[in-house]
Amino acid sequence: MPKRVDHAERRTEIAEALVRVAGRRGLHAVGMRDVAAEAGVSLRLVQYYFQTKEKLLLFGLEHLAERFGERVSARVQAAGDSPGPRAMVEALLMAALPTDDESRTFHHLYTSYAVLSVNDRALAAQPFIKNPDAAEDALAELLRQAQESALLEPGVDARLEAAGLLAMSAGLGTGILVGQRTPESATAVLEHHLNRIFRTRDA
Amino acid sequence: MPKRVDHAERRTEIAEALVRVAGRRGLHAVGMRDVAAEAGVSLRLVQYYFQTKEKLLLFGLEHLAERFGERVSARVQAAGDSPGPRAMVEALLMAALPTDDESRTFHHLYTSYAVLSVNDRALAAQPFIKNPDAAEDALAELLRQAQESALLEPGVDARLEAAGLLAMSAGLGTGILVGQRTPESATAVLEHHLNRIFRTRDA
DNA sequence: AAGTTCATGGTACGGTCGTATCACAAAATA
DNA sequence: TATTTTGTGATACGACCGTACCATGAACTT
Repeated sequence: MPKRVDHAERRTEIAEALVRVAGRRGLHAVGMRDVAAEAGVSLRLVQYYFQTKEKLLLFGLEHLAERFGERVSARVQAAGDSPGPRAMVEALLMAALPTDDESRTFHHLYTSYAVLSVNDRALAAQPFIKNPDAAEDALAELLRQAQESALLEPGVDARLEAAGLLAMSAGLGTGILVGQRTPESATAVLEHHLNRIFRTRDA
Repeated sequence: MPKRVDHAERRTEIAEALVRVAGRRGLHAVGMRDVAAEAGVSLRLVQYYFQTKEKLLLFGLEHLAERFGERVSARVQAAGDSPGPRAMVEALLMAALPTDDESRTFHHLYTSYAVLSVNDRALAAQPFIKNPDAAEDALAELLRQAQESALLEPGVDARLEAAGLLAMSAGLGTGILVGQRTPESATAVLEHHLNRIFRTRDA
């Protein structure tokens, strides 16, 4: 049976099994045995490709963040041919809201990881600084471009605005996740704020 | 030894032990034995006052939310004699940011509970709808009053603005928690947004 | 062809966790 | 004073969980 196998691919499959089962039952309730069963392999195999649970979790987080980053930038680029910068800004912010199953799982797990990272240096190290800062840079750049095209209201600080919008989107996301808020109302809130940043009817 | 004892008080002491130890090591890592040790009682006693771990967690969340609600409204009222409504709005939003130890622990644990509530109906039921909605009502009311005094920029929707600000504050809070953002930068972001809501120089 | 490496299965071990059980003394009740 | 209730201790049980160990056959190397 043992023909040579692509380790990277295997690890990805297992990591995605982790994400699926954690999305269903919560990250805290996931054990190696669950991941193995979900991936359709034996417990031994999970141990073989990841030696320890911590390494599995770490890889799972990296994989999750990477996949979601791709998803977001795909949507932003898809909105590139629309009316203008505002469409891209909206695409970026809305893609991060937990509206469908994939983004919901992402939000759920990313928040789980964030909570764990408070007490776990290994988890804290990597993606919780790098990843959101990248998003913030991208959004700030979009806003700056809009500003140069005189599409924004005066007095807007692109960097501060980017940070605020991202934080708001994250906060609304958790609101949706815990059932406090509907996706529609979250969208309305974001929309209202964008209306106060972007010039509605121009000069 | 057994003189009659105030159950409510005992339960509160144990719940606060839970909050302390969970604040240090993370909610996921807390067991009944840890809570017992932190409270200085035997495991049996924790079982005696809360029959099950789920009930302990539930009570702990309620207690946490209640205590923090009191803290926030105390700060808001303390700001009541300052310049005007904006001071109260700022007090409300800033009190929710994890700047000191207490608010940091609150943010940490509240987010932990929020994540758990996604897969736990008992946890989801109570405070994740009621509590933030109350804050939103209070903030919306403050904004509406400011609006009637013509202190806000035109075109501001008090309700949407309240929801947005609260979400932003929550999002910034997590940013601080995971070390992505400093309290100062979070304050700056909030301040900038309030400057765009409140009229800076008046009529 | 022989030997080594790789992928995989099965299973056991030590620890911890939530919960249940047994025991007992101090207070309240009668 | 006799009895029931209440608060507390110690400890045991069964279930998991992460990890380690042993085995084994296919594939590659020489």
